[in-house]
Formats: sequence, C-alpha cells, structure tokens
Amino acid sequence: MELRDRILDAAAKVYSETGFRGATTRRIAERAGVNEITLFRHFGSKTRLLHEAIRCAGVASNLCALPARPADPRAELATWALTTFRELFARRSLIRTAMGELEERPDLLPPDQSHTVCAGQELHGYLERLRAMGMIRAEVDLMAATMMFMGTLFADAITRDIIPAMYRQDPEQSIVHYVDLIARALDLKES
Amino acid sequence: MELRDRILDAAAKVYSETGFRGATTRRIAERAGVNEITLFRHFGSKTRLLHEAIRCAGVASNLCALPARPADPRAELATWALTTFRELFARRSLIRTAMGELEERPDLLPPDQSHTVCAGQELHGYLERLRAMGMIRAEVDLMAATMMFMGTLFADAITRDIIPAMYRQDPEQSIVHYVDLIARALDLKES
DNA sequence: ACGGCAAGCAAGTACCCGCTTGCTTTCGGA
DNA sequence: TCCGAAAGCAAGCGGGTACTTGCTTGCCGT
Repeated sequence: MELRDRILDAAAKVYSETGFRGATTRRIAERAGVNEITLFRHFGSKTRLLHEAIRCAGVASNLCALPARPADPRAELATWALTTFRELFARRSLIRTAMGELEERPDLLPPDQSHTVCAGQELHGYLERLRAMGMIRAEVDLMAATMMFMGTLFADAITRDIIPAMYRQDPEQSIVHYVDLIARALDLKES
Repeated sequence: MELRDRILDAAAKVYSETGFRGATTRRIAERAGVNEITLFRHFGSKTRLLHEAIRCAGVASNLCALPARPADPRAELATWALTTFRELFARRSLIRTAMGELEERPDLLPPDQSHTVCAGQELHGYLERLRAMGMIRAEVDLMAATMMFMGTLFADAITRDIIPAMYRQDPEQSIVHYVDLIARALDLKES
C-alpha cells in the first residue's frame, strides 16, 4: 500500500472513531506508522488531509443500480436493498461521526455526493418505472415510499450495532422482511 | 431560570453543536453568562457537568403512550407517530452528536434510557395487541414492522434538515403517508 | 561514487485545554 | 449591622494541539 493511501486510510479511520477534533495529527501519524511531519509535507494542513480522507472514504465501492426495465421487481428490490444496506453498514461509523459534525463543519461532507442521496434517487426512479408499468398501486405517494424504504435501511444500518437489543435477527433476514412489507404497502404485482 | 438549570441548558446546547471535545468549559460558561469557575463549583468537572446536562436534555418531555385497548388503530398510530416524530425532531441535533460519539464515549448516553428504544417497545406491544385482536395480518413479522416504522420516523427526523432536497413536503404530510403505507403493509382492518 | 529527493528526528512556537488558588464583591437573613 | 454563602475576577499550572525550522538519514538513478 502506497504511503499516501496509508495516510488517508489512517486519517479516515481515526476521524470516524474520534471526530475532527479528536483526529489529531499525532494520532493519525501514529496509526499510519509515519512521522507526523510527513502529513504536513503531503497535505499541507490537517484540514486538507481530513477533507481528502473523508472524500475518498465516502465514495461507494460498488454502486448498485436498479434495472432500467424492471423484470422481477421483488427480487430486484431485494438484492438492491441488501447491497445498499451493506454499503451503509460498512461505513456506519464514518456516517455517524460525519452526521454529528455536519452542523459545525458542513464542508467536510458534500451533500450531493452522499451515497444515501444517490441511492434514494435511484430507488425513486425505479418505483416510477414500476408505476408506469402498472405494477404498483397508482395512488401511492412515491416520495413517501422511497423515504420510508431508504429510512428503514439507513436507520437499521446505523443503529443496529449500538442498540443490538432491538434487533433480534440477522440483517439479511430483517431485510427480507422489510422488502416484503414494502411490497405489500405498494401492492406490488408479482411477475 | 435558576442558575444551575441555565448552566445545564447551555452545556447541552454547546454539546449538541460541537460535541464533547468542542464543548469547552469556557464556551459553556460564556453561553450560560456565568463565570467559568462556577461550573466547577457546581459540578466538579466538565465530564460530570456534561453527563448531567445530557441526561436532563435526553428525557422525553411528553411521553406518548399507545392505548392498552386499541379502538381506532389508524388514528391512534397517526397521532403516536406525529408526537414521536416531533420528539425526535426537537432533539435531532443532540441525537446526531451523541450517536456520533457513542463509540468513543458510551457512558454519556445510557442506551436503556433512550427515547427511541422506549418508543419502539411501546409500538411493538401495541402491534402485538392488534394482532391478538385479529386487526392485522397474522403472518407479518412484528419486529420487522416495528423497526421499519420506527426507522422511518427516526431517519426522517434526523436527516430532514441536513438533506432538505429529499423532502419535498412538510413533515406532517409525510407522516400521514408513512402511516398509510404501514397500514397497508400490515393489512390493517378499519374499525 | 555521487547528487537529489523523500522521509525521519529533535526542538520549539504560540495557543487552547481542564482545573486550581487566592482574593474580592454581592446579597439575603439573623 | 454583621455574617456567611455564593458568585465573580485575575492569574497561573501542566499538558496537548497545529504547525515550523534545521538538520540527518536512507535510497535510487546516473
């Protein structure tokens, strides 16, 4: 692993554990196994380093697209929900920290780049296609349904490990149930 | 307002804006219009002060109980959802900050005292009563439905003001839609 | 063999942090 | 009127923080 990437990786980890103020240059350097001064030589300042580290750590590794022509909606929704959940769950620590500091430091997390927002738009477009094909109830409010499904996945991924008492079953099983409930709420026709 | 409560109030506000590290004793004292030393005379240390401030700010002002004997489930769910949402939305800043720091400082927010957990248990019990009365589908997974509804309200309350582009309509209208979708997912019988 | 570059090391600067000490002011009740 | 408690004020202590400077070490291509 290149030194620069090692530093960015360490910075993102320390940040998601301790926040901006807690992510001191000493801690980041120690975590990266690098002299503290190397950080400044490479990135100029702590702020610029964390900006880049969070930007890199925030990009989705595998973007999960819903098909342009729905074929098997229930199965497509299920796999999409699972990959979206996994993406959110993998970054849960970073998301929690960044959300907590977003009021104080809004520039650290560009909102239009947020994975959640993109996923929501993707889902909304897919539901519109389903409705156009007459596969879901016509009267349903698609925006509310989108936010409901996204919110469910988001809340589960972000709170599951901090209030485990509320989650009796494993994530995959929960998501199957979520998909089932959403399908019934939309009155989804089976293909 | 008593001096002690003024300090606690200021501490909770500064904490929810800047987190534990950012909530310096100087800032809290300035916000409360009080000499910094007064904080230490009253609470001993910054940690104890913030502990108490967060504990006080975290208790729900109006706890919203669901009736023991369901009469009009749809209306009861709607008013419960609205008050729960308002409660979460009013504390959104504190919740975000505390959640972001929960890994590093788990003792600051006792989990069993969390408003969200209590609300979830309340909802789960109510849904069980509805099922026992045969007013919702028997096969539905009540735990998943509970987490879905709670997660929807939680995610909306916490992210609405930081990604306003995703929320086109006002909260009350959204919640009406959420209740409608959940009612259909549960196959709720009208009374 | 040597020149240049990247990284490490030691030390220091100016500032902010939680917290303490010693003292003065304010004010309400006996 | 006086006493004592509560709050304010000024100064400081030890430690951590971001960041800088000056110098040394190791490595790589020519």
